[in-house]
Amino acid sequence: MKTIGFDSHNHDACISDALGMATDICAQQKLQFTPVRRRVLEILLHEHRAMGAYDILEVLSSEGLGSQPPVVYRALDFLVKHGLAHRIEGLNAYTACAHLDHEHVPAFLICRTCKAVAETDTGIAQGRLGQAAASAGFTIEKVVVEAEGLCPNCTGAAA
Amino acid sequence: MKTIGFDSHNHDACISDALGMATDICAQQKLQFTPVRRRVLEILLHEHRAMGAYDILEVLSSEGLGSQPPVVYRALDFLVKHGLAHRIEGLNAYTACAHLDHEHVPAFLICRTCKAVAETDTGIAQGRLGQAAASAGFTIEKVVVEAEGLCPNCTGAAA
DNA sequence: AACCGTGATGTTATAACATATCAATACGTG
DNA sequence: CACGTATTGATATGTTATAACATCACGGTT
Repeated sequence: MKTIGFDSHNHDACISDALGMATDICAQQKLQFTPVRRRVLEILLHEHRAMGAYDILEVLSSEGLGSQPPVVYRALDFLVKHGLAHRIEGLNAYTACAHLDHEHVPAFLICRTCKAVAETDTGIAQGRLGQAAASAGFTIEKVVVEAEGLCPNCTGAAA
Repeated sequence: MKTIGFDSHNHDACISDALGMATDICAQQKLQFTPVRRRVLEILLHEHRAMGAYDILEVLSSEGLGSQPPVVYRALDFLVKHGLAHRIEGLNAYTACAHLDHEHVPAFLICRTCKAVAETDTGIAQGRLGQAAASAGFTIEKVVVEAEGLCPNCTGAAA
């Protein structure tokens, strides 16, 4: 499992790879990867950061792709529903999925200073939470794991 | 570790125990457990459920304890800051702490039907997330673990 | 081609959640 | 009682999200 996010990398390739993979996924599942949806994912991919819906809307709006909240929320719903993006509950914000190539239970490391988001994986449902749920008779459908703190870049910079 | 929440129990005693413990904690730390703060905790304790700030405010307001959002948000900030209550990120809601007697990293089982919340514990920072953080050079300050699903009562009722 | 169903978009309004600011009041301590 | 600090009161505003309804675009059917 690779934890993507804080390392530097060829970001243009990273974006176009992800966009290509998303295109394939939509084609396979007969989903419509419309201009707005594609553009929203692109905007999210452009930074490994969490963005608020209204931040995204601002960009869309400046490009004539839609100017009202429902436009961006519908696109985000689509992306999240189909696993192309994730919602960061702790920030009420959204980020592109960094692991499009396989099923996963995402876990996030979120820098409180620069809002950079790294996505990793967790076997949480098999761990103590899973045990607790089982013994309580609770059926887990979805798990949110988010860690807030300082990313390597901001740790040095002494926030 | 006991997972409190879905079992039936002597709830009056449960409330007064928690309230008493909260009183002690505030006394020890020289915190002012004012009427609004106490009442908000009481309201949260009354149900092992997540409540929105405005739900709580409605109750307060009907009792003449304050009618504007800052009243309830200040009380909630106080309770959360001192560990007497927790914020449920996935619901933008709040719940009383069920483990006042010891330090813990809370994890929640949240029923999507009835909003009941069970609080348990997790060693998440020592698990895969901790490893991922360490290898990424990330400093974890706070962890959110929330599982959504169906509680035992609602599983049978077939939502 | 005309029709119809379905999914996506456009648009307006509003719901729900949260905070900034500043004035007024209470509280413990010297 | 005077002082500083913590809390409360009050008004306004900021931020995030959805309801509701109209319209458009496309594919299949007659």
